[in-house]
Amino acid sequence: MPRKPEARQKLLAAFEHLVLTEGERAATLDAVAAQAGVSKGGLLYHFPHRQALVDAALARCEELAAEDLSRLTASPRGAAREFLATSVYEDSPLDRSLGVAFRLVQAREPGARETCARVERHWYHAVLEDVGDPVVATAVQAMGDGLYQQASMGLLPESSAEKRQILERLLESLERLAP
Amino acid sequence: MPRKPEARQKLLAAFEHLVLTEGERAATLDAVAAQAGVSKGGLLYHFPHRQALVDAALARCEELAAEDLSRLTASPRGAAREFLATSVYEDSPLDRSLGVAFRLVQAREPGARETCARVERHWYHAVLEDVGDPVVATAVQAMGDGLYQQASMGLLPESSAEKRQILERLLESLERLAP
DNA sequence: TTAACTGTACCGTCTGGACGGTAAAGACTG
DNA sequence: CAGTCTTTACCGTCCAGACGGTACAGTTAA
Repeated sequence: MPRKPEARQKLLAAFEHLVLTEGERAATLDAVAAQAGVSKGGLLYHFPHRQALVDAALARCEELAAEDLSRLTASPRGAAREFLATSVYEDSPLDRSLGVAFRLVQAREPGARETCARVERHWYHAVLEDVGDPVVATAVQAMGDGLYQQASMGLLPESSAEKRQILERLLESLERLAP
Repeated sequence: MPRKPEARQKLLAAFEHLVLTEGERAATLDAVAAQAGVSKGGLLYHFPHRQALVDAALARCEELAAEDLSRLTASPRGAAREFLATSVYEDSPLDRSLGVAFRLVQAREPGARETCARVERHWYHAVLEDVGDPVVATAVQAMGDGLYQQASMGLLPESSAEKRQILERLLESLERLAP
């Protein structure tokens, strides 16, 4: 029996890690291979070219987002509140994957924009179905995106106490908008 | 009298244009020089290395943001409403410069994060002074950032009618939050 | 045996940057 | 005011290194 291709997942994780912490430019083939503890030849065995890494990262993002969507719609406190509450960057697999996707959009990687657009649309519809009001849904989506924007720029405070305060303020806003 | 360095401004504009439309990776020295209609040597006369281009773009961003801040605080309808209303990407010099700064943050350019953090802080304080409530101020800032996030990912609709609708929804939310 | 690698040696292209040259506008000097 | 010097504002070329990608021979574990 062949060994399990565990290197493939390590490579993808290494790619995500490098994109998130060092920027897309730093995620070169050599860097990804080194980060994963895999030879360059091994990398190119699993991902015959760089685009394959990008595609895999985007596919994983859509996969995780789809899982998250069913979690949102099933939440007892409603999709809107659940969406906001989990929009604060917490380094979950989805957070990481989404952060990677956002950066790939900025790097003008083919397909990245479409992936993010689909994910956004699904979330918007889930929130809208929850609150019923397009005004509130638009506000919730903008706030969620704003949190990601701040997180992806490293503008959010480090301490979870301060992050919690920001989150509570946004949830309080939602409470006033959709009591 | 020395000739006016009009090439310098053309080069900075070319750099911004390339970062915004093609991504930071595409804004190479050759590309910037070609876009500005200047030789590579000419570029390196004004900006001795690539970092100088980045620094100049960030300095311009802080400059424009400072101008905008006084505009916000002087607005008759209040800083919060004025902030939201001008957060929809309209390709103003500030919008462009800020978009460039955001992308430079994602590209992990030194100093970019600090520039954006300063600008955000100033805006937050201006909005807070207007509305008086940290809950509302945090919500307004998140919504503004969300708009920029969406714009920088090309997720906002093309037509100004649809953009206006989004903006009106956010302004309506603000009306409900701070009547 | 075979899939899953490692390791090395390349290749063509692109990139940031170094460098030497040049044209013209002032400034200085006689 | 003519001749020379200096500074400014560029141009064009060259280069070392990095990058994506290829090729292929060897190694390891199920």
